[in-house]
Amino acid sequence: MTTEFGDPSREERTAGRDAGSVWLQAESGRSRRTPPLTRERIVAAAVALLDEHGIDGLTMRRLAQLLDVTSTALYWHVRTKDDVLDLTVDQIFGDVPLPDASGNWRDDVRALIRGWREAMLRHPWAPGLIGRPLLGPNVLERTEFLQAALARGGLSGVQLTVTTHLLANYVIGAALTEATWRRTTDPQERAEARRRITGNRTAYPTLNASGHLDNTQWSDDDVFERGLEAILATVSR
Amino acid sequence: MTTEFGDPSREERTAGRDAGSVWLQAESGRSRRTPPLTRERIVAAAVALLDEHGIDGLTMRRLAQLLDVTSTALYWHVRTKDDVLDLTVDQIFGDVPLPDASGNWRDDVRALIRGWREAMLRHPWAPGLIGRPLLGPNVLERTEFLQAALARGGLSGVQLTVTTHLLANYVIGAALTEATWRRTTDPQERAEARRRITGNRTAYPTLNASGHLDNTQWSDDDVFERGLEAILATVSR
DNA sequence: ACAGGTAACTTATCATCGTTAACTTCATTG
DNA sequence: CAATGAAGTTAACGATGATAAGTTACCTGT
Repeated sequence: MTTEFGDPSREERTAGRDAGSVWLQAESGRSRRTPPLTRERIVAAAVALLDEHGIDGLTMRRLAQLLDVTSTALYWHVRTKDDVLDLTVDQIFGDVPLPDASGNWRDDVRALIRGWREAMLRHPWAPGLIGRPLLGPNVLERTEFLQAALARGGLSGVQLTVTTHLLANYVIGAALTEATWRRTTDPQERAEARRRITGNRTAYPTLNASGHLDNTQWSDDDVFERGLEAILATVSR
Repeated sequence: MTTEFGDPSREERTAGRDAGSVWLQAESGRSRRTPPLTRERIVAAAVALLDEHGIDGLTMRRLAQLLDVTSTALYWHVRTKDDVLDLTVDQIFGDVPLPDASGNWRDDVRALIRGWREAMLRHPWAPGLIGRPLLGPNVLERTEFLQAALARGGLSGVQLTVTTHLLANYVIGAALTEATWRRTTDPQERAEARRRITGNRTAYPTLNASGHLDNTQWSDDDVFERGLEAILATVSR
């Protein structure tokens, strides 16, 4: 029986003798023969695994197997499994197209936020991983773009900060909620979920009247879009 | 070596022969002697464990140990570890005070949303668990309250749905973001995180100018509050 | 009062997981 | 052509979630 709770062996690891998050580890300068294994290939394979089998489907052994390699070989390119997860999240956000920032700033914001949401919904495991620091280059680049667009719209000071957070947190929350629901594929479970509300009309009168969890009335896309417009409408009125 | 990916033994389990989520399992009518173990006690202990050691600190064995019981005994009261997690999340939301719905509807919304956020920040592991269906009675009760307050404010139809989602997703996103940052206690790691932005002033000019990740300018509370007001301002203008 | 049933726990045990340590291989460089 | 070190492998550890089978002790019906 372990006498202590704390994990005492959490200090330094291989592959990047620097402490901290993944992002500052230099990609150990391999250049000799054709290298079958790369950090990029690992991340790509991880995304594929996550897409197909969800968050529980990603294990280091399966990842290695997919890459025709031993699981321990991965640890040469990556410090830990959490690092792999961090990398996959940033990878996903790399797919979010950056508008060219030439036209209407509102259109740019709209496009970015939409792309942001769509990227997460294309990979429904991604929103669940946001409970870890978002500091990858792709994420930062898009956050910069968002705030720059808002600044072009005339925002500054607190207003700029507030609106940035408002928009970012809204997408995150929306994607998280929708992805959760989308991952519930079992029809019996979905039906039961709805019944938790509809079976209790006296306790949840408003939810029943408004058709909560019932997306036959308005699509998720539509609801999200209107929320986005509502936020944009608060700017420089 | 396992020939297949899929986990074939995922069907039915003990403690509630009904499939689906935790919420419909009847709490097996124990009533004999003084029962040391209850679903409530398990959940309470789980919350304590999570509060003290974070998400990784909760294992079935530690939970059992804290309750002076074998880990397998827990499975009599609970189908799976995921069920424990679902229960803890709903437990947390039980702490969110429900206003008495007598006064100004805006004040009610404000109070609820604030309480919602504060509950999550009191238990920073909670936002990370929202990637699972939120259908516990406490959550539903509060969602009903929120939407009812908005309905009192004159909203109906799409607008009602949109605003409900807007508010809910905003709190969730905000709490998730803040909790993530709050859980990063290591000062070196925090400094490094900021340096990822400040060390690249040419790539992130706007983020640097606005002081992103720099909460010395305006408190998180302040920023959140202003965002909330912005949303409320969109209602019935 | 006592026999049996069954709710509530324990003991034993699995397969799997993330991760470390020590070894091997082999292309490149001096 | 020897040596260096990057890139991978084999072996193994401890911890984890979970199942199956055994045990205990209260309650009920007679």
